[in-house]
Amino acid sequence: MRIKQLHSWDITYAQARLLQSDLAGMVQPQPFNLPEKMLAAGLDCAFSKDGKTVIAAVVVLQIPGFALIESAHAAMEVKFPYIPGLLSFREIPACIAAIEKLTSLPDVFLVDGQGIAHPRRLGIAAHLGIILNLPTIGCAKSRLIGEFKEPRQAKGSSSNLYDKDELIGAVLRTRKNVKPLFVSVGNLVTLEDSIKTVLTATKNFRLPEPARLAHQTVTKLKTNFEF
DNA sequence: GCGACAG
DNA sequence: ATCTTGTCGC
Repeated sequence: MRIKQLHSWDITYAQARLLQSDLAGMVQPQPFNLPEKMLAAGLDCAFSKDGKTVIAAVVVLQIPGFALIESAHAAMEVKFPYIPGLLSFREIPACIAAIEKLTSLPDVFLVDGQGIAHPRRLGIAAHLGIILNLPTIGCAKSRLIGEFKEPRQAKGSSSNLYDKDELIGAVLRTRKNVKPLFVSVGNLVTLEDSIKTVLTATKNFRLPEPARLAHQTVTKLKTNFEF
């Protein structure tokens, strides 16, 4: 699939923050009626140990069933440092390069990072969702901002994530007695549908299967960029 | 000024 | 994210 270039990636930190506030206004928390049969994509990135190369991988699975439909990856030079709140400017370019190699069109993307549970409401999942104009969900392994009460230990239980009085996401237990996932709307989905989708795409591990396989893929590919 | 801080 | 071995618990 081909992707439109919405803006430049060669910008200052101040410009990046302004751009985030601007793009955040384009996010649409709209109902996403999970199809009986859907293609769920997982996205993740890894870095060569010298910190100069980013490797992104996309894995598309059919849900239910978890059948592998296809996967693609791309590597490129790192051009932006890691700064809390500006993660998307570091990882999205490589993600787009990988997604452009796909021949199928996923119904939804599960992204490793926050959706709108972000200071300016534009975490990597939301940013990517605006660029793709497709449903995206933020699946972060830890908190960036917000307060919450620990969800119960049972699989499937969740609690709300708030920034002041604003509901920005959910803390979801995807596996019994295991650290919860921070789920938030990326684009074109509601928080409720995001939670349902994540649980539906989760098998026996903390991360939903598409994201877990994407992580597994980049971890292996990373090896080729060492020595 | 101090502490927090996705990957 | 990355650097790293074994180890405790379900």
